[in-house]
Amino acid sequence: MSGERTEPYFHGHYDGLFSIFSQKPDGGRADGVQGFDHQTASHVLSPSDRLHGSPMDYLLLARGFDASSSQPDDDVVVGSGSGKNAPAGAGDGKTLVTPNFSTSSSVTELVGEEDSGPCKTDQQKQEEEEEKQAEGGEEGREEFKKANNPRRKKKGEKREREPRFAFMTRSEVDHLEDGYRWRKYGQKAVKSSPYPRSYYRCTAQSCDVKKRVERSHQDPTVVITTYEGHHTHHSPVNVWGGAHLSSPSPVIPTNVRHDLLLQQAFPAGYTNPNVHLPRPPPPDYGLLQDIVTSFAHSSQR
DNA sequence: CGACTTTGACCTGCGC
DNA sequence: GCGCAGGTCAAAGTCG
Repeated sequence: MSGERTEPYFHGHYDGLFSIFSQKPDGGRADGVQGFDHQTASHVLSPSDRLHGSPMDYLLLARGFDASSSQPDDDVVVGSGSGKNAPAGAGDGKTLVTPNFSTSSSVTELVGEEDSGPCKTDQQKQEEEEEKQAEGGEEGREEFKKANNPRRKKKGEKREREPRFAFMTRSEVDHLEDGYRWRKYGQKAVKSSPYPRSYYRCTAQSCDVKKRVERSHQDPTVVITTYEGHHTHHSPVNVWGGAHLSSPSPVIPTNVRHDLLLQQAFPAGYTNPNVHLPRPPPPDYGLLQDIVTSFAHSSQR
């Protein structure tokens, strides 16, 4: 990306994700999120970030990209200026403020740019391994297992990275209800953070979406959620009760009233040709709050 | 009994 | 090469 843009923008369909998070007690240094994806993530937290009145200061999201989109991995940078190269901690006016919400759209797409699927040579290698395995015994099977494990690449191969979205929520619960069912498959202590990081996978068959959940150790009320991959199915649970289920979902639940949240994420009068909002509804904080609370409610099982 | 969580071990990538 | 940290596996445990 050109990297020069300093205002929030979208590229393509608004295949981004918004995070709306509130003030950090210490005044909000963006680099306070330890353990968050150091490789690529960036956050913007403004000292003025503040959210009042809501039981759970949620930030959320938006529509991701259509799973069938021909350009699923368009660069998306929201709010944090120059994306993964943006200096963390830049409370430099990119923060978006609304009357009721202070939103800092630090949604970050964390993309391994060069990964776009296995190359043919890899496939050939895999086939070879398969043949080997067919001939070999137990050992061969073990080898085969390793070689074919999509999560464990052979040496020298770059690990493939799905597009990733990270966002922060202010929540008491770690695992936010987002309409999908997740199975926890791991938990790790994070260096420099007293809070562990949890790893979840979508339980749907043939859906390999993962998410990581961790708390900011600087502000324990902030939960950092990182999604990786695209859902290949509809959300089994309609958290928001809306009629928004449409296409196979991106990472972010499609049933979220992203349009409203999007609205929240931009200051009044903000326009950007790259942003395609369905139809800008008038700010309706009451409605938003309804959404937020219902979301919060459903998160606390 | 199936679905899910917990947790120690293992693997991989990366910096020194 | 080594050590560290992140990420994943898989067996065992828990729960409804």
